[in-house]
Amino acid sequence: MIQPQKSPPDLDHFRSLLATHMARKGLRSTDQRRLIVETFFASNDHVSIEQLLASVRSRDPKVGYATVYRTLKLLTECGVAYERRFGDGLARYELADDVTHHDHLICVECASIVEFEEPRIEVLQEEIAGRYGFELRSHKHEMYGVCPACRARPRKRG
Amino acid sequence: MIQPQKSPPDLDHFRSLLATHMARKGLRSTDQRRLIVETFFASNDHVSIEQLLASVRSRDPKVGYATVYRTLKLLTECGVAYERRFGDGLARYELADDVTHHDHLICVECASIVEFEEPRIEVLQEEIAGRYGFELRSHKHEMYGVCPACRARPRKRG
DNA sequence: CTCATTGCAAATAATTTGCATGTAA
DNA sequence: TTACATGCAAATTATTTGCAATGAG
Repeated sequence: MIQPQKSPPDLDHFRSLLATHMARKGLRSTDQRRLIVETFFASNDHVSIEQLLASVRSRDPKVGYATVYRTLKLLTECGVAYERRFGDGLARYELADDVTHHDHLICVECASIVEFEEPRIEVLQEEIAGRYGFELRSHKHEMYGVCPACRARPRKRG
Repeated sequence: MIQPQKSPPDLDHFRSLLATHMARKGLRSTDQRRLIVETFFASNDHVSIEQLLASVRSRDPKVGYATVYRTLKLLTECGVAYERRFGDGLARYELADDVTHHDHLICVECASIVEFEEPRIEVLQEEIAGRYGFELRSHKHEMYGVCPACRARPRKRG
């Protein structure tokens, strides 16, 4: 399956967003924060706290859950990360990469996730927001269905 | 503000969906279930378990939390209700009214919710699903922004 | 009668918070 | 030095589950 070609995200842009936010709020740059942030940048989309903590601990085993939660909340507040919730009860995070914004197609059978981009939908979104007088900030667009692999498979054996 | 005119949902359709599902699974019709289901039908969109339980208890104070959870799960399984999660950490439910399907525009300042319908987006969704070989089942499309009222208001006093 | 359902309370699971200690600035 | 940050454990919140009692079919 062909994925839309994705240009690498401008991480320095996000680093500076974060730095500005931290400066404004008088927050400090610590080893743990830097490690968590860079690990997040190096992760694939849709990382959960648990996955991120595992990666982080492979470099520094002493980092605690709470610090990861607190750091991801920080990233979310300053617009570097988006928090997403698919059906499975836990938060997942991704880079708030508005430029190459994508949405998700999720298989209801095997939970696999495909990303897609559709500029024509983005245009309609702006139109709708305008219709209701909203100034659009972000969106989540998730489509649920059965992926090709699961459709090919005969049926859940029961 | 003008809302799109909405035709009343075909509740009997949903009642029969539920009845069929229950018959197939050998489930039983109890006072509590009937009360919860009808209360759900009479609720506005985006009811939380807590709101629903409050309404239910105004008619039968003995109904427990767990029963409402279990009944809403039942409604979700048989396609009568959709579970939705906005940013506030708790599940909300709405009628799975595919016919007049709508999506949501949510104010990031005051959390007010506007519903919208956009057939052109529905069409694009099918096109995208087809592109990736998915058989579409449902979708969630949420747009976040600042509503007219909050835009008009000068700014958060701080 | 039989087995699903209920209400309660206890169990989970994800996330948040209090606090003593550590540490950027 | 002075707060902010950390790690731990305890607290919170939403939801689920075990179980004895109840009730539908």
